[in-house]
Amino acid sequence: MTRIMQDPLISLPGYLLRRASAAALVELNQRLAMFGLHHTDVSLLMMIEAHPGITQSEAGRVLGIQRANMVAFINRLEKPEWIERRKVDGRSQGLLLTAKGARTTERAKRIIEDFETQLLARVPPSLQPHVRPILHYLWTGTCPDDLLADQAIAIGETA
Amino acid sequence: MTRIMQDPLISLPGYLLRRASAAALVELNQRLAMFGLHHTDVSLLMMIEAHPGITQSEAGRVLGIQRANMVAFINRLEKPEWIERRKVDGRSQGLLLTAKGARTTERAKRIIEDFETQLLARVPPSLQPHVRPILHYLWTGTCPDDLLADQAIAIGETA
DNA sequence: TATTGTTATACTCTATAACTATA
DNA sequence: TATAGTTATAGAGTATAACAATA
Repeated sequence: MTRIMQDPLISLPGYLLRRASAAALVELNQRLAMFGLHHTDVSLLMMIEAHPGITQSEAGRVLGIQRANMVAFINRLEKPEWIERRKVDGRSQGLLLTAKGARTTERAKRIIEDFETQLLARVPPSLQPHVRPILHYLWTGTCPDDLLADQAIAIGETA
Repeated sequence: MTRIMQDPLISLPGYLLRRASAAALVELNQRLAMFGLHHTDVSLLMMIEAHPGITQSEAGRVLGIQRANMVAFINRLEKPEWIERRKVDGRSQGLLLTAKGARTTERAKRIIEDFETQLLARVPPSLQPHVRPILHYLWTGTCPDDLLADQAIAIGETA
């Protein structure tokens, strides 16, 4: 006989944010595991794909990962030959996807896309346009124009 | 001269969820640090306060923490004498707040309350009623009645 | 047989300090 | 003087497997 306990934290936005994030990460990592990838690997691969030649420090700044902690990530992606380093100047080195890395990235992006679609589908349709804006506001206190619900609707209407 | 890179992941709800959660946790933990507390400690203290006599396993199930990992948390809260264990039967032990623990919990709850208020205030007022429902939907795919925006508005109107 | 508490273990993520080589 | 990459280290959080005692 298992007692069912009410969660006294259920009304706290920060708690909901943490539980939702943790649950999403577990599920995403399960899907990525078959490719030997973690969600952080994919974020780095996608960053390099979008900005070929980006340096470790630059990528770390955008992704919120400290310089010192980038080393392990980079090494993890270099070992299976998904990325390569190319000297930019004496101290910086640009990051590039290899052909193999580009293929892995495309596969990973399909997983991500499926996952994100299903994640958004957990929310009732009437609330879906507000998901991205609300999450960005919670993150930074602001929301870029192209994430605003009005914009999303406008884009949908003109398409 | 620092190049400003665009974040190619910015439109992914799962990524926004993770960044928002991480940012919120950093800030909350900074505020709690002066009491020697982590956010996880507070969630456990609040759980025990709401359910005196709850067992480790029960608390872990509600909070999403595995049995094995509860041991370290419980020990961390028992050392400063914030909680005590009381045998329930041969194998289970109920958790209770000490008087000192109850005072710490009240202080922590005020920190949490301030934090949650300011977190919600990052979102424009028109979107605020949707924050809790959306986060709960993202977490579980459902939303309890008392978190629904209509309810929140109704409660606000009748108050 | 299933559950509780526990130990051991390992991996990810994060944070800080310090070093070197270079700009 | 500031920045890029690196090493070392530590602490949280999380995951699995196994064990003894008890239900």
